[in-house]
Amino acid sequence: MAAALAIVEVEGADALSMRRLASDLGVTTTSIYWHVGNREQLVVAVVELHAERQARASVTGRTPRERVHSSAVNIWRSARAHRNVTALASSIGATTLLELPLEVAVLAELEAAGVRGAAARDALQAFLGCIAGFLVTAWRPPGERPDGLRPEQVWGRVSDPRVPRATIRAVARPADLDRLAERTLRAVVDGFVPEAARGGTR
Amino acid sequence: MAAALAIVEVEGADALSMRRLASDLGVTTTSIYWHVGNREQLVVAVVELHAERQARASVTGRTPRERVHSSAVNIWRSARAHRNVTALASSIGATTLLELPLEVAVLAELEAAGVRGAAARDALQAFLGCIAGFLVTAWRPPGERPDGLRPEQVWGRVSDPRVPRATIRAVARPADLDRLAERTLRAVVDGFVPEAARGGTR
DNA sequence: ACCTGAACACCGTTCAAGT
DNA sequence: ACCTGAACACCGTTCAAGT
Repeated sequence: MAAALAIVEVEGADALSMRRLASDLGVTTTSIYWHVGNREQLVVAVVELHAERQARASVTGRTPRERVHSSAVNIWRSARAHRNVTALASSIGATTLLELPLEVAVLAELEAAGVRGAAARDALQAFLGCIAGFLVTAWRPPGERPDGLRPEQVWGRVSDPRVPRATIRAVARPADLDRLAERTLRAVVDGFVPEAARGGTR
Repeated sequence: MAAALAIVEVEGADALSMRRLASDLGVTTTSIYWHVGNREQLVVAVVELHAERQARASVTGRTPRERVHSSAVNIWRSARAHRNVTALASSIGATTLLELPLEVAVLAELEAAGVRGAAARDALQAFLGCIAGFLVTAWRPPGERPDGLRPEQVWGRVSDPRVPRATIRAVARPADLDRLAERTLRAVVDGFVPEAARGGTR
């Protein structure tokens, strides 16, 4: 698992193949199968190993809303810091597994903010959806985009009488994804967590 | 391109291989290369064909905010309705290309709401991030999740003194993603589009 | 201009056989 | 219990050769 995780962290999720891992371990491909079953189970085990290794992040903020936001931003930062592992997890639909302790922390802050049950589930899913989305857009560094798909090329062909050219030009330039992700999470938190009744400190 | 799009729509993004497409066309794999260059360029062309075929969706709502929300929901619904093509586009980072006309419609409504330039760019990116994220979670139907990754299994192992068990149980159950996506978009729109100064009708 | 056949360097997976 | 070798059925891509 450690060898597999190392491959992913250094060379990306696609670099993790059964043959590659076997050769790193000085062993035959078929030996891997005896130990882990198949590639999907290997990935699950790698993601679980990574989750164990993650330090718990601390939550800041005075109001319940601020603390919910802070705990959600922790997930974003952790996922972004280990984007290769996040990409691996998302390729088999295991993002939930990757950030489980941080997700529990969000649920704890939601509880403190008076959001529980299905409402807490919805809020958490909304946070996770936004985070996953920003990673999908942030994953692909500008340089490695395929030909003809760089934003300035795509948007350079667009013109619409309802949209000023200054806006089109702005869309073609890259946004500050970190700031934008945290601001978006702020908006979603505000939409799903009621304002503190008495602005209680904690 | 039509043959390739048909494969994707019926059998999913992974089913589109150069060899499979060639055999569908009764031709050799290498012929494809003469026409499209490589797989990435093939995918770009397929996505562009799909975008051309999409009907323009209409925007509803009385206030500028409502119209922005409506135009963003159009993107969500279109992406979700053609999830196989969306998965294909996102696999090469071409989601922008897929929904370009609908994105321009969002920019037009943002302009009408007084949001332009970099602020419009940020708002559009926030919408697209949320939509992409919900698709990443919605793509994988419950049945095709790998063993040990079904929500009730993952969350069944979780227990935390700060989180009531009713909340854990709720998280293990699937959410109504359609409703949740539209509600999340509502929250993001509210965060990025100022309330109408005089509640003007349009 | 358009298509083919053969080849290269990869994949995940299975299965009988070894120790 | 653990590992190997050979094989099957796939990939994307290149390149010389055909018409």
